[in-house]
Amino acid sequence: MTTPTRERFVTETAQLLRTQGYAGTGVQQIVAAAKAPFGSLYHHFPGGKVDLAAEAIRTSGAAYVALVPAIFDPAPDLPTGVRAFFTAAAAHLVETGYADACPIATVALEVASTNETLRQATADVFDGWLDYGTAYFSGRGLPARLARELTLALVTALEGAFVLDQATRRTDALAMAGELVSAWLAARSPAPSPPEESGSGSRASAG
Amino acid sequence: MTTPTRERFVTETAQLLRTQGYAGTGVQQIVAAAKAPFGSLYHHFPGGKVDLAAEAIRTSGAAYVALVPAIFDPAPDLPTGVRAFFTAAAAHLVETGYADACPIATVALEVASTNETLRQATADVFDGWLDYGTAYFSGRGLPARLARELTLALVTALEGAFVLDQATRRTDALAMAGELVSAWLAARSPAPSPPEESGSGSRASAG
DNA sequence: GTCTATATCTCGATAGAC
DNA sequence: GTCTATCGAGATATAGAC
Repeated sequence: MTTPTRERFVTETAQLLRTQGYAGTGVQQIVAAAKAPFGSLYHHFPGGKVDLAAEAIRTSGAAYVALVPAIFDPAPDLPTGVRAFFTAAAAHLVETGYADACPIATVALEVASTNETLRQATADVFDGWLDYGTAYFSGRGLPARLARELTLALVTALEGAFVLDQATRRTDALAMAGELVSAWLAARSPAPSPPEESGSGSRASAG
Repeated sequence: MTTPTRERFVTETAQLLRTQGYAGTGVQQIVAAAKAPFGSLYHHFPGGKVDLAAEAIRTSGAAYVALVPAIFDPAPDLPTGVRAFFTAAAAHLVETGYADACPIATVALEVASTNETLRQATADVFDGWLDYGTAYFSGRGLPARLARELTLALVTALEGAFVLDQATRRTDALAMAGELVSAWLAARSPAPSPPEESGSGSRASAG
């Protein structure tokens, strides 16, 4: 089953933007990576590079939220999930040679003051993450406001740690990020006292 | 008193890199901003764009640490300083139309996997910040290890918040960053109990 | 050291045959 | 819809007069 040309454009562009940024990625490089003829790009994306990049940003950003249930579903409680979140991020970063971090952060900083169309695309992705996380943690029993704040805390700490750890090629900042969110969460929702009744532990509960 | 040509190159390049990134900044644009003749760039920087960018990164990065004493010196205690740190960052971000955030983060993400020379320059800057902060907070009475961790916490939270807030053009993430570091600090060094003796409050002390 | 002119290459985008 | 050839503009870098 061959992947449609248009879809290959989006996927390959997302991958290139992640590590090279927008200005650093050429359309010829995109065409080569997608194994498509040059003119085909402008057939599928009449707006050219900007249109393609905007769709790549939204697509890869939307896919990234799958990490949240992948990490938090199996966690026995929320604090454990938070720890696992940053531990998994660190492991993935090391495994990929510090290349595969946030799919849109590089472009987000680059276009924030230079391209309003793409800036809006990255803002939409971040807002989508906040909405998703709010719904997800609400479904796990957190009050909506706390659910949203927790999501913001996770993303803020993760993005900051990625900046430092990608530059220094260590994982110190991701470890610190875990500490930060854990401490904040503990302050917001007191640590679970040893269960005095109701034996069945709630899975990834409010902690 | 006219600024030397070489110095203008570095300053103007730093400013352009901050918002446009490395690939997005052209040497012709640099030359125009520095009001210098084109060939002059290659006289002062035989290595061309990369050499100039590396020096701009190190210079602007080194200057940025001045913010730490500017914020923490006047603060009556450490938790207040932490709050002021992120409040000031938010105010500055809004004042500059969300353009003037971290001087090197945009380039750092962009070059992390694409240019080893510049990646090293950004890593050196971040490590310089950690060293400076460690010395500064140690001088304020914190144990060296805690001083270094606090600096890492500040930088991690700040960088992450910048990514989100520059994209969304809000200041939610910087507010959350303040919460994160404050909660972490409170957990590490217990909140100061009301002074029972020794009336003179210690300035930006560990408490 | 300063400055101009230019070489060489790659960029994003388009035209138009098939 | 697919694919090739090419456009004009801009990129980085260099040569060499002054």
